[in-house]
Amino acid sequence: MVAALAGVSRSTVSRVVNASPRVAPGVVEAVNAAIVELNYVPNRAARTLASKRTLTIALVIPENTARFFADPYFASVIQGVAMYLSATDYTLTLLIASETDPEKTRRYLQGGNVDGALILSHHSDDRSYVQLATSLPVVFGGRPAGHADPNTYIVDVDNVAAAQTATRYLIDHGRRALATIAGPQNMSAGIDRLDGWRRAADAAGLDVSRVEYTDFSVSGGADAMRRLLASGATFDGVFAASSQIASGALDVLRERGISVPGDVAFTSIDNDHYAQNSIPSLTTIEQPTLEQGGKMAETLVRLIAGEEVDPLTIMPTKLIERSSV
Amino acid sequence: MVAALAGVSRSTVSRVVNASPRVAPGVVEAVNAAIVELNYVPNRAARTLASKRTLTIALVIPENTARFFADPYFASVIQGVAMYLSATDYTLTLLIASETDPEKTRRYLQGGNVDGALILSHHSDDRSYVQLATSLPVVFGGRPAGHADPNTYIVDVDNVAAAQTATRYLIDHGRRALATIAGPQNMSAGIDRLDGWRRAADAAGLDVSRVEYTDFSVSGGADAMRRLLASGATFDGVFAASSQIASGALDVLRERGISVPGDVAFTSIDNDHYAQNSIPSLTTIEQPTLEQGGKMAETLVRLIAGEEVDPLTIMPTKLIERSSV
DNA sequence: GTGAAAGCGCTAACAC
DNA sequence: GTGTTAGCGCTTTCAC
Repeated sequence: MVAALAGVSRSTVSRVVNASPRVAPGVVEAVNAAIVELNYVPNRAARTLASKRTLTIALVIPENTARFFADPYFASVIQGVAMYLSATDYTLTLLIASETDPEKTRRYLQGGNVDGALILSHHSDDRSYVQLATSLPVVFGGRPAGHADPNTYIVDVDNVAAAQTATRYLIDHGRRALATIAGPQNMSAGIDRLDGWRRAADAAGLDVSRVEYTDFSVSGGADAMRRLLASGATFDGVFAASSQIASGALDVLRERGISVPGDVAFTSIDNDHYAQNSIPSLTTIEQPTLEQGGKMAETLVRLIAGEEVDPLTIMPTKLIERSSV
Repeated sequence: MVAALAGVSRSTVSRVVNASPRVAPGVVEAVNAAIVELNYVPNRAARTLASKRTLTIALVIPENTARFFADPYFASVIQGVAMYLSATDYTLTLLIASETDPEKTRRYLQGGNVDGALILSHHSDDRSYVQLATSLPVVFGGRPAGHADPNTYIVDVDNVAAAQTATRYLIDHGRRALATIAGPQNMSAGIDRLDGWRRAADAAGLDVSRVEYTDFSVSGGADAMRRLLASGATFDGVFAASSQIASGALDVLRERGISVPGDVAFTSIDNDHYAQNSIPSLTTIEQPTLEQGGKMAETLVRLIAGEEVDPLTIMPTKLIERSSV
């Protein structure tokens, strides 16, 4: 094998492969040359068996698979994860929680099959995964609702601030009768964005009573807008908790002949294709989704490596101005 | 360990775990009892090392990750795959081709890290993966464009027939001036659906010149419809190669005040949320996406097991009648 | 800094 | 049918 060609022992080859610091530079070179020459690829299973490291990271996908995949946010985050990991030895394993009974997922995760897990669900009832963090390195994308346990690592954006910015933008452009279509109140993103809207409106001395709730979907946004109109409320500015919601709401407004931004201005969160392609295109808050995924992966890898890592990483957001205000 | 508790040798335990047929029934029971009692979970890496089976299946995701995830079709197929595999010992590994250079993906697949691969890309230029099939069990979701090599296993629907059915539905409902918005002509789904439209129209003695091409996306469908209208063509029935395309096209028609199905009737393929939520809702062809995923996984697993498998599995489709005709 | 030797936990001939 | 005996290909003390 490689050892013979490089004229060293198997141990030394192993050390080189694992980037051990105490190998003579010349030897490192010789071994690497031999590796290239022989097109040597270390056997994963053998490494895992001997070292107890699986070099595998699980990506846990929540129960509602359909909606999960429908949301461009997740797609992008996953892509970011995959991009980061592709530069490492780690492999991504998909764990679809819904399909395999919860117990099986849990046992798989605890059974030494993975070195760590990435959790992309946001539901407050997912306390189970928070608990998982005590026995396995875990990083959450988005703060699990409830509150942050000490042991919990999170990569998120400041949803309160993002919502405030988006709302203030409406106010700064002369809108005074504000409404919001809020997301689910069992996810931190839903809660925080509503909170941000309230704070911004409150700070400007505006009425904060026009609130409709829905899930993060286009059809949900449409339904919520119908309810809002049916309620008899009048408003000239709407902050939607996501661009999917806004997109559905805009459809309804167009149907009713209400002009945007003429009669009603809109801002939202998420700079996805809904924001870009809705009519009119949306002024919105961009989250660095790819980078969030990358950061999640990086955090987990460093956690696994035993490094000290910040329990909370807040990614920056950015206002994107388009035609809806 | 388990062997001791059950009063047998490690080999016998192994045989039971691997469901060997020649173990005495009583012994099987005793061993299983011990397994439950001890909460024993076999070590994956050790099994892999000793048996050369990785118990891992790769899901290869094509270059265009963003669009891939945006398409509910894929999401559903993946879910089907995951559901089937959850009942087996196999694990799903996500391989995002775009992020890791192609060579790396290929080497990973050939490097003995997986027992087989599922390929969900449809591009004709993906011949690379067709070649992969010579060295690894591979199952394609959707026929790779070009033609079927002998060595190639495919799970697909009959896109030609589906398009014919959808087109005939328009004809049967009195539409005579037919147009189509076709998908990319470098994917079999795009090619076959256009072909089906042509055949159905031809068979009815209708004009087949009104064709616009686009990708399988909402915005693409909108653009194509704009071009179709700009071309001055008049038509009273449109077959769209996907519901996403139809959805975009409908947006444009609504904008222009053209009524559906009054002025123009629509049919499409894919019974996803676009078909359900577009205005009006779409008469469309349903593909059994979950089942396709399951069938792909099943085919691959049986292939790996060395069983004889049909190289081509055609899944049934179903017409769903809604309000667009 | 490097080599020798001892497993990691399982499967797979091979005997019995 | 079941136990015995070797490894699978690496990592990792432990000496040197």
